[in-house]
Amino acid sequence: MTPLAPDPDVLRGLRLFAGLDAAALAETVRSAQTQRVEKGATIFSQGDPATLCHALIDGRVKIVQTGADGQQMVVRYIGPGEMFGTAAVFAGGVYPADALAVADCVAIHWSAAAMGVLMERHPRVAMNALDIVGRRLQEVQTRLREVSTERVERRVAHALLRLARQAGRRVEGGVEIDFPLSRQDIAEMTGTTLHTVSRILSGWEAQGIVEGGRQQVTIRRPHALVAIAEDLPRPLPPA
Amino acid sequence: MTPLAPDPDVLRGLRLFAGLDAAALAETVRSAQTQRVEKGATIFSQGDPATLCHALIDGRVKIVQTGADGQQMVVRYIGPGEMFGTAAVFAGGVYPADALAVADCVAIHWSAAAMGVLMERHPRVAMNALDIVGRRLQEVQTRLREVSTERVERRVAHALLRLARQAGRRVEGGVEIDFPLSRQDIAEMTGTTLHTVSRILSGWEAQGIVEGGRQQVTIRRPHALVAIAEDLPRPLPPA
DNA sequence: CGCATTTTTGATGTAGGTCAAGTGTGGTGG
DNA sequence: CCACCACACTTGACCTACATCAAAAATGCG
Repeated sequence: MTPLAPDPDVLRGLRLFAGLDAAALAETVRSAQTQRVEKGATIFSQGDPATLCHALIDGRVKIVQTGADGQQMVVRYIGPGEMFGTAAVFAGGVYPADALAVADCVAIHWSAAAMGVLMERHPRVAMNALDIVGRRLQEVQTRLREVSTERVERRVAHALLRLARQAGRRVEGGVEIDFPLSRQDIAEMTGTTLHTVSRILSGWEAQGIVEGGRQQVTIRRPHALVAIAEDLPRPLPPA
Repeated sequence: MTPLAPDPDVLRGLRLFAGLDAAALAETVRSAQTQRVEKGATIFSQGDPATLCHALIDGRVKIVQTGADGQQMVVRYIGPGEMFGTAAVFAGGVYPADALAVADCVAIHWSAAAMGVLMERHPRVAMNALDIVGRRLQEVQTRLREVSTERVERRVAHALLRLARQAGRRVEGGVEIDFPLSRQDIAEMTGTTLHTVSRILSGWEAQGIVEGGRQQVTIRRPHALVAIAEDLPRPLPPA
């Protein structure tokens, strides 16, 4: 976690600062700090006082919530350009989950106080934050409905499609999730076990829908996955 | 849905306007509209363009999300003093769920434009909204983990405790949920079926933990319910 | 090359969903 | 005021999707 001088240009891409003029952007740069985080490191831990708002510049961060009896759930993966830990700063003051770097990362952060000042001086920042958190709320509500009402296979399909959308890299003959993703991770995203995920992926692999590797998934036929996610009628696998 | 002149005092209790001075509060009052909504009426529907931010003054509103194939989930119940529909206005512009009055209600609302102006003029409003939405995000994430990792009985216990906290009325010998709540509703809050909820409540009733009625639940021994929710060791029911 | 970690796969168990009848109960209209 | 009806609730019997238990096999790293 080496602190560095922040790069002004980089803020331009953050939705949090959309609509700000150059002067205001310069102001945000001044109060920011950049850091490198190596793969495997923890950026913040569940229960810690939420003193920093983070944005990811490069890499990938896994947000994981742990229950009283140790069961874990992957809340979401953060990609470049996304904020994390910000809601906690302005709602409760305690991080409700761990943030782990699953690849080498470059991140930027603001102190709670500095971000508060920015928001008071530039309401657009607060409104952008509201937009971001609001969308995340809707996404989590949708996942909640899925976990409550859908079968495991559909949930895994939804999870992979979501990951492909936010972290998919086109490769020949498919879309590859561009960070290390184990069966256990997928299980923790969908409320099931790694065993069930493994069986499902094996089944899909036999149908040529996905291709799996160690901590690695490539979607070969996204359309077929959509059909599963939407529970559309689809051809039976060859007998 | 009769529009009325809003009552200035009533805004003082809303967390959204916490920390505003009298002049700013007067401004919020001017842009607000009050409405009566009778039990059973719909305040907004899933998919509608989100044009209004709502706050509930009196009554109870159920927020329900419907999936593609018709399965419903109760997202939350709104009580007096709470906002609803606000996140949708500033994140996506479409209501992601239905809002139904489950009792006769008095609600107040602002147009998206008016609320936008308020937030730009008074960053505190935007920051308060961020606080509210952030907390709701954390709550939904916690429910997501519960549904993903806990058994039905614990989830039902959690749901009842949550309801008791936000809508519980002390009565002799217990706490009563003060609005009509069917087994089906509880099932849709916890991702199970009304049958299973009925069996669980019957079991608890036999142990004197709760008392059920038609669309009605009273918690007789909240502590016992906490023990179930936390999965603490507890005495077996008499054989 | 050897070891730790991840993944696969089979066998078995069970929580809770589904199906199927009932049994209250409050509201309504005659 | 009563009879009826729709709707909420209960309860039993059965079934299955998925968890759990238990090994092995693959993979990549030091």
